[in-house]
Amino acid sequence: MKPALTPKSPKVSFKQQMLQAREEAIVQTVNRLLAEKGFEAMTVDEVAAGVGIAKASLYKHFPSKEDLAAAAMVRVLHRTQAFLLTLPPTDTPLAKLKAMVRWAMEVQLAGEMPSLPSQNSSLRANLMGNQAYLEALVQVSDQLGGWIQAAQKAGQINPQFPAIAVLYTLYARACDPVLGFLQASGQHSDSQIIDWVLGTCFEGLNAR
Amino acid sequence: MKPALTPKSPKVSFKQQMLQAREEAIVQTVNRLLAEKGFEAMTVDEVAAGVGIAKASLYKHFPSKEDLAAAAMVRVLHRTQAFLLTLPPTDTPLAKLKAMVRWAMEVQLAGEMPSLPSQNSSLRANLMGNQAYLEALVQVSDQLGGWIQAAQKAGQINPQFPAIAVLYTLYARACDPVLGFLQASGQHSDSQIIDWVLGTCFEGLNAR
DNA sequence: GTCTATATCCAGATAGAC
DNA sequence: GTCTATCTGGATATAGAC
Repeated sequence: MKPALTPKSPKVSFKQQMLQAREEAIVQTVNRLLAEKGFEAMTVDEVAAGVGIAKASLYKHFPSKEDLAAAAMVRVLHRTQAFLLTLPPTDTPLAKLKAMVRWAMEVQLAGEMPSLPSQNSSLRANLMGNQAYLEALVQVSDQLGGWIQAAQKAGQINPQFPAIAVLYTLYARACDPVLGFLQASGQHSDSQIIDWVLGTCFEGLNAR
Repeated sequence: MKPALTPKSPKVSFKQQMLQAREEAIVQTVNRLLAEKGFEAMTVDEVAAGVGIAKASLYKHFPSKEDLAAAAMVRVLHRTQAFLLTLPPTDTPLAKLKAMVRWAMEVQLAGEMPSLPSQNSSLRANLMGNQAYLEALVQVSDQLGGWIQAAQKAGQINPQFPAIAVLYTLYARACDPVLGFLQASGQHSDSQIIDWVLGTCFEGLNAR
């Protein structure tokens, strides 16, 4: 009981750093498990084991399994935003969109892309009430939506498609199961697979 | 105890018909639930309630939840085979492939297309050991694979893509979540949605 | 905040009468 | 084969000591 002898601010800051690092470790594990097996198949026990802490400790950081998953979804959206900021402003809108999809595919093949929550899951209901998630999603969507419209005006992307359809398509290709199936066949390199799926996405299956 | 007075064969046949009809009703319910919520979120209680029988009765017909789902997957593959047989032999390979994808998208928007089992699910392991499923899958894949190669030779489908990548892409588009998202936005007709997604699949996002 | 141990619930599967 | 009632395992979540 001698708080005066131990300066508070640095110690608190250190504790906070530890806390943040611990939470980052948790969210990273959740992210990997979501990518591997999806929300329903992931168990909180696995998360605890992966992080190396007790399950009860997890619940001190996140109040529910859904919140764990939401944190991972927010993280990947923030990673996406960070990546978008690295794109040279001199790139065309189409080039930026392609770069984003390519990056997302690399993330997926690295086993770090949580799959899209299906429309009727308990996770989705929770996400729709999560402010941090919605905010990040809107920010990324606005950024991409602007590029899509610009690309359509510039005659780079087919203007007959509504922008929202293009946006959904890009999101869906970022989680495309085709990548995993081709990777599982074990006969092709990751970069080869990405080139093909990126090709089918922007060029289509038809011959030129 | 007077079997001689009640001719057996017609009665057995009638019972068998009832049995088959009951099982068809079960599989149909399973199919709808798989389309709505996926394998993990679907419960056997829901299936029983949907069919209107007791859960224990379900297990007299199918030994496990995985087998229920497998029966639904086999059913959709058989429906696919039946549809492929209706395609005019005079159609080009590309036309047949497009017709198949369009049909699958219609099935999905009607809420009757079970989603692809994710790669690490318990369902997938079970399916890989299910002869009826594998046989139907191989038959459909062979049929489509032949058309894909023919279309590539005819210069209709881009020959730089391996046929297996094209096949996976067609399967994935048949279950594409983009359809559901666009339908959920409620602003477009089903046929409009199908035209767009079919367009992105074969023509790509790029402007011509 | 971290742990062990436990509560609680729910879903898959089964027992046993009819 | 169909039912009611039950078993069982496993998963989310919590209690309570430290």
